Amino acid sequence: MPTSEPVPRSLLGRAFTLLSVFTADRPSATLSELSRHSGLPLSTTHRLVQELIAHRALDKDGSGRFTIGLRLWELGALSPGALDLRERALPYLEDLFEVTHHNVQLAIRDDLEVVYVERISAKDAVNVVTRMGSRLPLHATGVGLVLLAYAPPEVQERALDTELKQFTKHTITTPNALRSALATVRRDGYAISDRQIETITYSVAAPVRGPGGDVAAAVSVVVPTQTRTDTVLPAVRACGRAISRALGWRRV
Amino acid sequence: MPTSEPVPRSLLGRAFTLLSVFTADRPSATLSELSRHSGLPLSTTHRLVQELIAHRALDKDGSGRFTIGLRLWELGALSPGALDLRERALPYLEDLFEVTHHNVQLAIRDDLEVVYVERISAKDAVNVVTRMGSRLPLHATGVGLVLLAYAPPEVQERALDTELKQFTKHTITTPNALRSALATVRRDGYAISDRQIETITYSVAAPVRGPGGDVAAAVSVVVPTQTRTDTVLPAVRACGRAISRALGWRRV
DNA sequence: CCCACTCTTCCACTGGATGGAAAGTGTCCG
DNA sequence: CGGACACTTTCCATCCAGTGGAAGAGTGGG
Repeated sequence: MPTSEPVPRSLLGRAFTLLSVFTADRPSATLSELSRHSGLPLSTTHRLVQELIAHRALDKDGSGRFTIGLRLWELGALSPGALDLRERALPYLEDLFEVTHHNVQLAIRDDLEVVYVERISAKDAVNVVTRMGSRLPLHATGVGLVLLAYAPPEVQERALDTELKQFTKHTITTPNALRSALATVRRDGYAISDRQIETITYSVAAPVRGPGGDVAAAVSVVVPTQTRTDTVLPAVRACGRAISRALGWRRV
Repeated sequence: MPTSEPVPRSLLGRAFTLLSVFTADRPSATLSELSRHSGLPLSTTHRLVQELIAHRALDKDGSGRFTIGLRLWELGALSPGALDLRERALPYLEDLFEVTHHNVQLAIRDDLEVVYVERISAKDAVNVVTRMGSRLPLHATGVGLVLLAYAPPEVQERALDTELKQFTKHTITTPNALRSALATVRRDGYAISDRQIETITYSVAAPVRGPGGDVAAAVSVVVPTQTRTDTVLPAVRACGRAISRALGWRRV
């Protein structure tokens, strides 16, 4: 979401730059805000916004602010990478939530990031930092470690060559620590992320495999640090296997 | 999704026409199929597709077919009209599912259609005709009747002036029948849709109110015709009220 | 090999998109 | 009330991003 980068010359590039102004922290924006944050001239912004509204990609609320429209959500719901997986996994995620009573998350890998495709949390849940659609770096979360440990070697190399962002003093920040953590995941078949994003939670994660045995996603439970991770680990791993079977995976 | 309509002249119009080729029944498509179904010339289609891929709005799978990409899903996840509501409602929907063990759905109104924003179903659920993001006409579903009964008068008038599509021999197809059904909903405070879409199911629906008391959504349970609707009705209504409270509604 | 189908590339041309400037609207303050 | 300011909308001569027919490349089957 650049104001320091050159504005794209292509119309679609501009439209997507404009849509990128909307984030979880800025779910709505005025025309001037859209212009400022996108770097597009005001009248260009105005014209683009009007057309995006015509296509229901943007909506205008009562106070003159714009929000992402239903049409994008409908189209997004057709994305097999996210929602197909989510729908098949949901019953098992709910089972996991029922037996653990902790926050449950399902995530996939998109390049060097985790994308959360589902989260089930209680009404009075322990600190929640993710939502549907949100992203975090692979190295800093349980699901991310699982997805990275089983990712193609060139993906792993790229991740190890990337600066590892620090969230807490527990976050993995060196390539050697990450390499070691990934080896541990592959040896154990699961990951425990220890206060890497928040100092009050652990994340226990297990792989979800597609029909061909590839790790297509990861499921995790987030627990407060007072909770022993081994009380939820079997359920998380069982959930990962159940979803894998629902996706067509068979143990060889 | 027109091949009989003129192709838009504007680029954004063309892009959205192209994206509209993807449906629940056609989650992936080849370049030629996209060209054929959108009415856009092959080379235009090719160029648009390449750029949409660059923006992650489309993905290409291993067999050369295109699918809707993650980026649209991420953007759509920011749509307050759908997912904000969904996230607040999810715990209550899960409760409803636990106590009824039947399919639970949450829907909003978009003009003269129902848009389903959540569905929770068991692994061995009775016939499922809706999915997240899918649409049905207001007159033919429990949630649609609720949403229409409490919609602004001009919306109701427009619905009554529209041809009422028939799905089964039980579907409401005349304005008088619809007017009467809406009056019943407003009198009772809930709706029962009797085999209107599928001849083997009833849908029991109740309103979900926003902070100002407006009916912002509707929640329903779909049950097989052997099930007595009055066994689930109190739970559906309680769920509607619980979600309403979570949205800030207070009974006056 | 030929055929049918799908996908990719090319480029002279053009019309959809541009954005600075002006006009319009709304709010706040002296 | 008028002025200042911020935000939104409109206008239009200009221009360059987008166009699509045609040719070429690739694939699979007979």
